[in-house]
Amino acid sequence: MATKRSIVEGDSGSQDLKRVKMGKGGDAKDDKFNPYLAHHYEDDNSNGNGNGFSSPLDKLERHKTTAAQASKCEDSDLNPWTGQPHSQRYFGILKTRRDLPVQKQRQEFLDMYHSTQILVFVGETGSGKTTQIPQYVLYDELPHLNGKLIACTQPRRVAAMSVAQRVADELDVKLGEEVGYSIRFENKTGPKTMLKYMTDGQLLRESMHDHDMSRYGCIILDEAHERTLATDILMALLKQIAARRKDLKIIVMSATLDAQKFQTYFYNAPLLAVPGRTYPVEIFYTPEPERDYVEAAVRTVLQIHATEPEGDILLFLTGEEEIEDACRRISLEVDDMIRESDAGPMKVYPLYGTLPPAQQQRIFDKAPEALRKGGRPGRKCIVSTNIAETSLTIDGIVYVVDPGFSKQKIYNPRSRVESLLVSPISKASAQQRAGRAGRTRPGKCFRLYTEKAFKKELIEQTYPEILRSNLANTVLELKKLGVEDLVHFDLMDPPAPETMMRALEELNYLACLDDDGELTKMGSLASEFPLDPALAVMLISSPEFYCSNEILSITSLLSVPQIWVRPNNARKRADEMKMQFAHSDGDHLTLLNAYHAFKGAEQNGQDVKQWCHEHFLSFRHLSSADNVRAQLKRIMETHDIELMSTSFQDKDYYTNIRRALVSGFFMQVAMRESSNSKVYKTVKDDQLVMIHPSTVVQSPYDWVVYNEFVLTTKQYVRTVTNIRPEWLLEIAPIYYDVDTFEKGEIKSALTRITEKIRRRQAMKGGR
DNA sequence: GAGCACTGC
Repeated sequence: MATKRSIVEGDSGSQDLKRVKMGKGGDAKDDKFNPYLAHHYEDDNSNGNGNGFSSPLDKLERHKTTAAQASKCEDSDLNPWTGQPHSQRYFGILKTRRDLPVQKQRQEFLDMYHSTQILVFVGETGSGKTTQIPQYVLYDELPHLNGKLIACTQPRRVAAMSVAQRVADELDVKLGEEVGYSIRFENKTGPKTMLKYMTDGQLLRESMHDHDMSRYGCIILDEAHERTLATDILMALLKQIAARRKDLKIIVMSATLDAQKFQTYFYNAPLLAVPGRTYPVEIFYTPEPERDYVEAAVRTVLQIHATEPEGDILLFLTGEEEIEDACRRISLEVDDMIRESDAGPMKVYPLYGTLPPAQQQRIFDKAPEALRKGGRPGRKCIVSTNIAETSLTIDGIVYVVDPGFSKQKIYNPRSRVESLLVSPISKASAQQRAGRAGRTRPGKCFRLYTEKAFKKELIEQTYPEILRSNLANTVLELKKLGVEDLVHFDLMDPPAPETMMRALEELNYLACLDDDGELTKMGSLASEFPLDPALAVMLISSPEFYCSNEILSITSLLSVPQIWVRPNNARKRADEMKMQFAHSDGDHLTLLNAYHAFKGAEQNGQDVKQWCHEHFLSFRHLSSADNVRAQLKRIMETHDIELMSTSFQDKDYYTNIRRALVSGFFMQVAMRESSNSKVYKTVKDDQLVMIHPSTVVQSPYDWVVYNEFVLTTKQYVRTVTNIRPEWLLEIAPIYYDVDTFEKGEIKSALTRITEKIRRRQAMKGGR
């Protein structure tokens, strides 16, 4: 009986059929073989297992499988999912899979999975959880029976892509068929896909149009301990959805540390822990606090090189400049050591996010050989930002040097400023860093702070992103996701009420939320764009200013890292090149000029890479702006937002663009304190700022709109464009209601302009 | 006259 039922159901997959089978509410438990529909089943071959072959899967019953049954399926000559013979390679991989720590607990996992809707799974690095758990689920969910996918989310794109490839290999299927991935700009899934790796942000986007996540039978949130904004929102959403959809299973996977917190949050969900596979790491602390951590770090690296046995070194610092400086100092000192005391050679590599990929790749080069036969062995030393803490794994690291700092995003809701600040890391980070020394053999970690500081001063966990961000975007997303009551939305760490209020206020000014906090048409449209609300509103409003094509380009350019390249040894030439694109009224217009030149070079059939190099522009970032532009353009077309330009000959070509900038960024405006002063004051927030020296604006007006606020040695506004204050009153009259301003220069200036406009209108009327 | 932690849609 079981066999017969499964074979036929295995042929399911057509939309028609699904509708009939699901019945009311789409509950999979209603799924029964219906003999009257048998003719449907036979014809349909679109689903993965619809090949009509006899598969060992046919003996399995959903949510009642055992580890032994699954193993038997995996051991069979034919691939149970495709009916094709297993490759030789498959059996090789299978053997290594069976050695993973998680394999021993497969039955325990299944027992727990069967007993609960939500499960917390704790697996340390090297446990195999990311690749194996989704496959265990696959053999129990049997997605070919109900047509529902298994999703596994990752915080990063590369992880989603590479793990999907690995699992496709493990299952002996082609990537994009039974196993696929979905990330921004790339959806590698197909009609046969049963297991889908994706970024957490991608699942969140999808759920905006499918509030019940009805395509999925099981959702696995991996790396939940990283607490990305998207993961935090997904967790809260899934808690709600779980109550509505009893057929949906949820697995939250995390590294050890915060497991209990997850368990409590999910109504004391059962917890399964699997040990990892790492080597012990010996921890050393400094006896006294270090005054200059860069200096101490360089010294420690050199000491390791002089006294410790073979093995590579990983040093954590906070940013590009610090890293490049440390690399230089270490290299110089090592040269001395080689000359003076016959030390081994050492290659020093910097590593940070904005480094071009080719240079990032160099960290995987082999350590240098000894200088002569029998000489002291060589090693490599990688000086990295936090990127090596989570995103990149380098094998062969035996020594970690951890000064205990990283740059972290901080948000101050009062001044509405997001900034980067060098701050002490958390205990969890320190542990993660130390762990990097024990991936291939026992290692050592040198912490450049005292043991007392570690125990008493470091916080347990880095604050989750949701507590460190401007939430305007998040609040808009939540509204779109159908979350009515934000105050009672059950987030694991609710943000400060003030941050929420600020976000609501900002969205209200942008006309995305009405005065009752309800999503407006503008808000609904804005949430369709993967952009910050101000950018989305600017883009949506741009047809009113007859320049949506140009604003689309500017928006894309503002959504990627800086396109200007400025190498240390060619700053002057780079600046001169930039001036070729300069538009005296603003950096936004300069960006546009550079982009147009880039597209022009492309159209002329020039070698664009070379062209970018000659013009000190980043080919990588311009290309990615192009990608973003294509995506945004598609969304605009879907929603009938007209694409148009003012004629370039028209004297208003640039004025229209500048006015359109105001439609989104009227809250990011600064007024010059007094004529000829270099100091500006931001509107309503009253922050004193200077225009960032990278600007091309030569004769700044009294009023500028700015793209970002940067806090370094001074407070700067970066990427600025000259505007006329009359535009503010005209385009954003509610925000620029003079009565709402505190007494001061800005209020007086706005009052004068209001009166001027009134007089002018009166004269017109009087004529 | 300065700098860019890292992700993600």
